[in-house]
Amino acid sequence: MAALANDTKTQILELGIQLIQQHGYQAFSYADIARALHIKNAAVHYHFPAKEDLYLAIVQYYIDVYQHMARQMNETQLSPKQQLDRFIQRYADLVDANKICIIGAASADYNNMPEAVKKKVTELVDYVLGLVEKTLAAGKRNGSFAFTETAKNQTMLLMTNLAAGVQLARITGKKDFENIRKSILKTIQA
Amino acid sequence: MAALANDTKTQILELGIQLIQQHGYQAFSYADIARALHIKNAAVHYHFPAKEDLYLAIVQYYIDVYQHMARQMNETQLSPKQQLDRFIQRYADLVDANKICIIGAASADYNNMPEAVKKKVTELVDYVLGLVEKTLAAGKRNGSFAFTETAKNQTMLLMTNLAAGVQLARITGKKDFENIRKSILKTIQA
DNA sequence: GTCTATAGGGGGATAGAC
DNA sequence: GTCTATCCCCCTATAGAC
Repeated sequence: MAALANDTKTQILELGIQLIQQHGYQAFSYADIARALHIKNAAVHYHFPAKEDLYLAIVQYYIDVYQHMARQMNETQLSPKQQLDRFIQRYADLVDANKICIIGAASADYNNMPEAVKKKVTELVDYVLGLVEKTLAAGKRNGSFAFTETAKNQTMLLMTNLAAGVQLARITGKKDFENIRKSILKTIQA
Repeated sequence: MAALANDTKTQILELGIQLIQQHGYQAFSYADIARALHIKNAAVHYHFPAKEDLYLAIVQYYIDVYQHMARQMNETQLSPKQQLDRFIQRYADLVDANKICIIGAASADYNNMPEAVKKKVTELVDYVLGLVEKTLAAGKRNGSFAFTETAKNQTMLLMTNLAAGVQLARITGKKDFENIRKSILKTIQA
């Protein structure tokens, strides 16, 4: 799980995530990873024999991250509003790091993926959408959110605002993401 | 402009667009284009010496397309509602063709672009956002649209719904885009 | 688990004939 | 404007020593 171990395998994984979100899967090579970690090409292949193995591990890593987040949110008894704020903050952080979200990056590359990775990506997307949907539904029940769409549709509206908002901000500037962020909150404000 | 000439250069351009939207800029090669058009690698380089020249031409092509569309909409006196419907239909067509929009594709690859292409992409985005903003503002004035955000913010909400909606649909299926489409229309319905 | 070394392929790009 | 031929580089991936 997220940044617990400091072994080479984990470092490769986390660097791979970063490179995918900043440059895309096709645009980075094992040599880039080797250089950054001061190891050799062959060492990277030892941990992830093929690049697809790395991609698969990255998507799985994200599923783990979100499962961990879901557990943590339950344990700490965050309100739906707090949960959503925390979720949205993750996207603001992407903008600051000049990254796009993993789902957007995966979508751009989706047609080049082997079936196993496609399947794992779908698993990730379903999981994340499910999480947000539950949060929105809970917020509507307790009166902190208001919307007329189904929770599922409202989730897709919100998620697409966030995902493409991050992409837009990369081109037109951070300010646009902040405006989108504020507008999103208004669309579900009770 | 769009699909008027049938010369090789135009064919390369249009095939390049298709490949970028389906597979991404990094994932296709001049060999792919040469094979499809039954010409040789070198002939592609004759028309577009470097791959960046092709990318630049593709983004310019899209600017031309939207300028042409804007002119046509003015001449044919389409209502704001009709203009928006036509615009949204373009995104539905992308989903059917298993493509993502050029802006989303460009964003994913943005950090790998030379400055000249980045600048041209920004030009495209500004132009398209401006177009939609005018349409939304006109629709609000004539009472066919209703929204409380500024026209610019509402434009960003709508555009991000469309752009990431297309990306999401690639992963989770066409039905999700159709649901997003319906929900979008409700958000601006007068 | 990491190294050196290298195989094998594909990519972008150019020279020069036609 | 298209061709053949080719260069050079970088990529993914593997074999085998340490």
